[in-house]
Amino acid sequence: MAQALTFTLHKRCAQSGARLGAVRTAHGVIQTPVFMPVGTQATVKAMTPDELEAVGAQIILANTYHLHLRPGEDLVREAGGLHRFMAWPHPILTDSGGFQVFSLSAMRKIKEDGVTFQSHLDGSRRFLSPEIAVAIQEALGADIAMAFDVCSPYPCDSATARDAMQRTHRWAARCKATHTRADQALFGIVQGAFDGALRVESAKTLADMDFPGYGIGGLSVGEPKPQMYDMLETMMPHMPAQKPRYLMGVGSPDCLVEGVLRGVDMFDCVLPTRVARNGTVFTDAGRLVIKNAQYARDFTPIETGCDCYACRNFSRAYIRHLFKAQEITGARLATIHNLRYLTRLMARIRDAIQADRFGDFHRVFMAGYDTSRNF
RNA sequence: UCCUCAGUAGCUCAAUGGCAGAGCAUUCGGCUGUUAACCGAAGGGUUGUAGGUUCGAGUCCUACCUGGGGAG
Repeated sequence: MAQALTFTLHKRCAQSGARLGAVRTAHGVIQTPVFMPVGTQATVKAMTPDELEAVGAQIILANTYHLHLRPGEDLVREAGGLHRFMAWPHPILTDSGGFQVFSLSAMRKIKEDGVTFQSHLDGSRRFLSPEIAVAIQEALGADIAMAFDVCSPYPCDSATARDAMQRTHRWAARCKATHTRADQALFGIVQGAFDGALRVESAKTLADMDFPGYGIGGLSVGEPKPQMYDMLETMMPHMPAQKPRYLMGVGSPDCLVEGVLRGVDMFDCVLPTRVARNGTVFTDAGRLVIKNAQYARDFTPIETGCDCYACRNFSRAYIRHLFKAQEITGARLATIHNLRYLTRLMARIRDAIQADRFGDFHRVFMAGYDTSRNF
């Protein structure tokens, strides 16, 4: 049988060095750079699979920790696996639960063997280890599984950062040793907090372990953006060129453009769907808080020229009305727009790389995108 | 016409005679491997009107105004 995952690096942009490639998985090919919408609980909130296809999503995420607690991986396996259970026949990536160790830190205890959690649902004690996280992900059956890592906080002292990184490396080896599913790829995750030397060490260590792809973890955890970009620049030369690089948890338009410039191939983030449900939408000019009063009588679409279902049919005034009236369709239309905006942004990025003009694209986009405020 | 109950923020309502508040609504901000259709902040008052008692009145007294209910 062929490898679970192969990455083809089509080319690097002559102007910027940005990468254009393709990831082949058991459920289809993903054109990179790519943005992956997040569907933590086996659903991208407010979206049906046909709507995800319509916005151009190529691959979506689900979460090991959340699906383990509810409904449980045995049920998902009994349903025929995650793809069939959620009726998404395209590629899926499962996050390992490593980030939940970090984000649910108030109710966990980390030891070398694994992590004891208190379930956020019912308070019951749960244990996750590299072996268990891999077993759950094999039961779920996503195309790409992630190693169970230790995400360090920001800010973070050097001893804590080093401990988290080294434990992540040991756990990566355990994940790899226990992973058996032939139609599923297992990615390692680079850590090292905001210490360049640790980042380089982590990239090299994991490269030697020969994973089919690599997550870049521990970034976008509250640090200033320039610090994240600096870390990416520091570690990228030490990441294997022929493997996909996945910057975990990053999804604002400006960060995607900056990430691609620094050699990232894959991104995921809850941001577009979360802010959409809370009344904010993306445009090339920056973020727009659609629920604000200034759009009450604005009968133009969210973004003129956008081909999404929301922009083709509805006005800012109407969508604002839906938010004010707490109608669920408002959240749905905003989500459709934000996901379409990002998939289209990535398609524009791929076109620019193909044409060796991504440097120009980056410069023009960043000049037009207001990162300082909503408007 | 009489009896009775009630008038406090845009709305629904709190507040022993002692700093006039809450929820909702409004406005704004935040959200980055989802504990999130969430969280936070701000603006908003001649307490129906006019008098009186009191050191002090949303609160007690009098009259009037408005509304609900009842009697005739």
